[in-house]
Amino acid sequence: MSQGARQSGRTSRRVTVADLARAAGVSRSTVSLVLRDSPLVKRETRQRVEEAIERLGYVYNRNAANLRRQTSDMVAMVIHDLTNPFFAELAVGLEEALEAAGYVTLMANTGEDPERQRRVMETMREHGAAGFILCPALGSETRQIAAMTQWNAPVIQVMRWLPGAGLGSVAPDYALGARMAVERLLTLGHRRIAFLGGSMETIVTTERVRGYRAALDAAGIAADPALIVPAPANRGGGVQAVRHVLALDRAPSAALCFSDVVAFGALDALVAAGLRVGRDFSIIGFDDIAGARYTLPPLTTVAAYPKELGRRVAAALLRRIADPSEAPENEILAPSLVVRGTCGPVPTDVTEATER
Amino acid sequence: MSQGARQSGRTSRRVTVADLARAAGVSRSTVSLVLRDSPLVKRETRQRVEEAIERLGYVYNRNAANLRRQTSDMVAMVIHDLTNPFFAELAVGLEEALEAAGYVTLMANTGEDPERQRRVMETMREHGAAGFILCPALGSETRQIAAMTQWNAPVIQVMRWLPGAGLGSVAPDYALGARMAVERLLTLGHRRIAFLGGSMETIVTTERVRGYRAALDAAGIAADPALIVPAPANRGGGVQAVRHVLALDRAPSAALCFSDVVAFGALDALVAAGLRVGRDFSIIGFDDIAGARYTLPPLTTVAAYPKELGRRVAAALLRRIADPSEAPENEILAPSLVVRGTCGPVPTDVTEATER
DNA sequence: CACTCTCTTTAGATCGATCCAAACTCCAAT
DNA sequence: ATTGGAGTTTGGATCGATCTAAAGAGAGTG
Repeated sequence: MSQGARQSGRTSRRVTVADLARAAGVSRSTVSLVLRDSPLVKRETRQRVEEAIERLGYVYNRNAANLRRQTSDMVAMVIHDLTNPFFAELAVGLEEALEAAGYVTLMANTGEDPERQRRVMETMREHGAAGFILCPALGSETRQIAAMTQWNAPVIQVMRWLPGAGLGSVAPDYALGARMAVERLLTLGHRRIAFLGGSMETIVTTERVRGYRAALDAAGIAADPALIVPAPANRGGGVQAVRHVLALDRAPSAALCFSDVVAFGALDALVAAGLRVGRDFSIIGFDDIAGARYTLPPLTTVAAYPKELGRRVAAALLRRIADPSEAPENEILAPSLVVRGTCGPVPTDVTEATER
Repeated sequence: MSQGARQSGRTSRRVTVADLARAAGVSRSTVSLVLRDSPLVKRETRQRVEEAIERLGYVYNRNAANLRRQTSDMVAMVIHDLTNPFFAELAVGLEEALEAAGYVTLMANTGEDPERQRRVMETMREHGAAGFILCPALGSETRQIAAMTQWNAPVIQVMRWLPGAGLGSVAPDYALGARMAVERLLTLGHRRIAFLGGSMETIVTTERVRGYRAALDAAGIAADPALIVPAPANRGGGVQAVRHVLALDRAPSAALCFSDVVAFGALDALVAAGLRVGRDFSIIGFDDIAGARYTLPPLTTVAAYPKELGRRVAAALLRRIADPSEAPENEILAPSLVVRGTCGPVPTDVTEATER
């Protein structure tokens, strides 16, 4: 019966609804109604409570509220590389939209490590995330990702997706973008067009190559496998890929690069080889990141609008959270070609014999 | 038509410790002990419980646990611009270190909006964040930020800080970095050296200018106010600032730029003006972001090691969380000068009359 | 046999909010 | 005086875990 050492008040115990109730001379229920802006409470009662909130320095406890209400206002965002400027912009658009909708974002960068990805997603699940946005790490196992359909929260993949995981996704139309780019080069008279960079292991690359092939097919040109040059998706990869194709017997006169960053490297290598970009050799990038307009000459590229993409994923996820019965969708965004200065007509002295 | 996300099982009520207890034939307390790996439980009891966890597909509820234990395993990270590659790397280092320590990261991008910053920090506080890492938006009010010392969670500022907020901070030694850069230029014989870009409203700029001045002072050179040229901290700002100084009566022969991004713009403008960077004009950047090694010529710059910085902030915050009585510290990291190709000796035809 | 001691398990209160059903206060209508 | 109803307020149970103090089970001891 005799209580032990009772914490004497100095230890700054948290102020709770009970304290507010006492201070305002009402019940805990009434305080709770005030906190949630219920129209039920009389104006003067509300004022008394609000005055108490102010005076005692009350801080609302969202976790306690979420526990009781069986809801959650947290969304998980798991991305494989935030230092990639494209994903950084995507993340910003995403977070902005989520914040506007009243959600707070749990963030993790996996650095392409599937094990770390598994671990952080599990943790976020234990935190009760209402939904997940995932840009899967390379090497993610479909089986393990597909298991997430059994989680009681929606998961949407962005940019990359695992075919057959049944999770839903939002991504730019990579194939269309690549096709538009190649068609542009064809219009300028190019016939030997390379595809530089990326890894055939990722869906992003295979889709872009698919569009590249489709454009050539439509023009009645047989794609030359020697002109499809996988390379790391970074600046060094671009350098490497350009050196490779310039050394070929029948070098191309133009190239679509896997990404803007690869294109940057490609420009470096072309300049180093003494070629004038846009005259001797044409280049198109992919993404339209912020730096693309500053190259010399400014980079022609396929814009994928990362920020808008982020907003779209957020919207799609919020829809699924609001109505869990809604089936997962694969949303595809139309890209557009941004023409700047890295493309020009085929140089006459390098013109290839065309097919007809 | 799609059969929709069929609720796995029936009304899929959450599986709780009570369910596990029932299934394993033990009490809730015992289950709880198992969940926390207590050495008190007998091996076979633990196995029965673990089997039940597996069988029922139990998911631990961290919020409920944190509520009862009066603890938190979430850390808030509030950054003004994640699309800045420097901050993206910082964020990645930060999140990595926090994850390794068992924390999950709440992330928000404020886009330099103090009101949004106030709002998200308040929300994260309501979520019970154990600590805050803040890179304050321009225009943050010192009074409002200083109020956070009263929050019961530590707040550490990173990169930028509000003097007098009493919160503690981690940042590179901007003044030292600037001083090292200017000393390098002095060694090469430059006497008229400009400082390009940045805003005098931010501590980051004023600190860098302070270092710039200190180096000139030490060399017995009076800083010429006309050579300190504030400009937006982006590529356009660099272009603008270079145009400005080239038009001066007595143009400088070298410049320290506020950041690498500003330096990129400066290079653009110098090339456009027909000057050979590293011969006719020397440039030093600040940050050493990934793109710095790829300019033509590669950019000499002051490295600030964002990822390491992120790890340091995380460590400092974790210390303060572990021991809240520890006083806020201002941690300063030594930068280093990365010499690449944008600096050379003063061109003889532009040499200024020196002071003695 | 009563006891102590270690090992293991447990009932019930608790964290901070919300939900529910019931109750209270006025005042107008019967 | 009674009833009805709108407008307000409230006590107690509840969300899912953990903590506390205490109890049960065995083994060993004098």
